[in-house]
Amino acid sequence: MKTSKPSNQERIWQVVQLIPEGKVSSYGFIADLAGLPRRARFVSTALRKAPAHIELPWHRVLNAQGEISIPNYTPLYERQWELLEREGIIVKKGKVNLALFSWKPDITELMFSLSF
DNA sequence: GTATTGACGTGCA
DNA sequence: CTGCACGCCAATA
Repeated sequence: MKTSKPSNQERIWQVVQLIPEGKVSSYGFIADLAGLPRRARFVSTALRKAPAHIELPWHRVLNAQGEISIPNYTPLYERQWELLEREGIIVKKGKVNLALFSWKPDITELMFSLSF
């Protein structure tokens, strides 16, 4: 089994991988779950730096207002929009209704899924 | 070594 | 609603 302790960004990747299809979360919430309170910015950095070979539903991470946080009029912005709608998440003006689509994980189940 | 950047969040005017 | 300041801090210049 894996013994080395995950780096901060590896923990972030782990948490993001738990967001189910059709649901979204926020940078700040992911930071909290990864044990990095008040470090929402680091979550965005970690997602940008994520290696292409790991499977990572980065598009399910939005800002606290439910908006796509990537600068508008960029290809990546359009891509995130498309990936969200492809799995049934409704995006209006770059924004998602969090009341409908936000991921509310069971904390106890998370303990079994995370290696830290 | 210092300075700036950034896919953020919160509070406040 | 829109800005703006500040906290945050690894990565980058």
